[in-house]
Amino acid sequence: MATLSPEEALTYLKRGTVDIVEEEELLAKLRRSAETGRPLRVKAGFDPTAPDLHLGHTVLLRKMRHFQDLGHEVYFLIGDFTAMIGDPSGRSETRPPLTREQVLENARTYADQVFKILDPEKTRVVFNSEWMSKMTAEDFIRLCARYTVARMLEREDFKKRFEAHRPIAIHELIYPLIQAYDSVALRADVELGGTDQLFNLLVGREIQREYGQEPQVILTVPILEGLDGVQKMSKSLGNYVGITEPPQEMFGKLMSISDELMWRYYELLTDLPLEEIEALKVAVAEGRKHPKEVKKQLAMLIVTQFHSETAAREAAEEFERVFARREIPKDAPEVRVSPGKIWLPGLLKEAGLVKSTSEGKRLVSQGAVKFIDGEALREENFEFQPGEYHLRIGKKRFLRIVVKA
RNA sequence: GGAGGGGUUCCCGAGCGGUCAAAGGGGUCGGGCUGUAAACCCGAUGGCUCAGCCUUCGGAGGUUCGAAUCCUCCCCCCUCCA
Repeated sequence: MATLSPEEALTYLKRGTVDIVEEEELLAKLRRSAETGRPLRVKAGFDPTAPDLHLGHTVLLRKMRHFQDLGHEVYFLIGDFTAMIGDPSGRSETRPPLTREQVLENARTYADQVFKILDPEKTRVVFNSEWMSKMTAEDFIRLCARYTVARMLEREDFKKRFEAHRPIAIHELIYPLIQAYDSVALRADVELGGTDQLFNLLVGREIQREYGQEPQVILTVPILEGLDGVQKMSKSLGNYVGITEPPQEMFGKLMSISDELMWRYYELLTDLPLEEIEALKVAVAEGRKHPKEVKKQLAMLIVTQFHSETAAREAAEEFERVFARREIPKDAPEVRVSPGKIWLPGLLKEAGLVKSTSEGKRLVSQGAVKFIDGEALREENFEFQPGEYHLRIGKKRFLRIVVKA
């Protein structure tokens, strides 16, 4: 990336962020870095338990990448020590403690995925147990002495729980302090996080000050909505696109989002300049561009990031072939049968297209099982002549039936 | 330590001893409309060659012709008081 002036860099980094505390401080840090040639130390923390990343995580990762593109250094912090506590902001559920091996295993899985976005050259993976487990009880009490209960109770969820007389365990209360201390240990210039992290990140600033360091600048990024456009993207809700998914899957899922949501994805998941996104928006509003085409472009941009341009193009072509021209997908499952009368529910189950023959029966009766040209098979039994048949169930399930004489 | 409330199908949640494979909602799937959009409308949603049969209501027993519903013991969650 061509070298930007500190002002330009600031604009570049601001895209897609929600809070910046404080913007002037960030500008000052950028200026100083430009003058001294010393990269900024950018920190972001990750939980060691959930190494299955999806596009929601990439909003933050992409922001980290932006810093790297500007020549700065990213500290990818794995909170193996804090995992003992479990971040209380995510509804305090006691977690089973992870073994050393599990943590390392998860870290490896992270690395496999994370470097699809981050530049490995400019990324340092660190574990906070490195310094936390070396801390003495005395050090720890000194740390605790720097903050007050009242300040801690300002955090929204603590406050609510306290007022509702619901329990807050002491160790939960301490969580933000440890996260804050991580910033001290790393001498972080910048810390990134989701908007739900704002409080914890702010504590970092104060604790750094207490330890005689210049406070870190905070950037928060939004929590990405899932494919449904309403709830946050998460694996458990099933409204996600995993970053290791095959191109075809990614493409299909992205094409199913609403037009509304597409703009948000454009902004947060691609590097297409904001002016160009705006231009697209206008073009769609004026009817000069079809929203489907614009969405296709979005899907391709995203698939390219995780696979390749070629893979993206192929995914788009296959999508067009299967859904617009109604042809059978190249990788459709295939079964071979002998000619004669065949009971469809059984066949569908054997082919793995339905979970049970009951489901198969249901689908047949609902007219969901049809030939690729659209003609429905409403009878459970069908007389197959030698040849090849292409079946479709609903929109996404396909079957190639080869009848040999 | 004391008092009380609850565990039901993917999720939430209703459920008089029979008419309960179990209301309703959500989700999901299918059909319609489309751009495989979204929204909306309609339908389906335990399994089994299926007008029938089999397995489900925290677990194990029991009462009964018959239990998700009643009894006993056990396991797990939650609330209040101390």
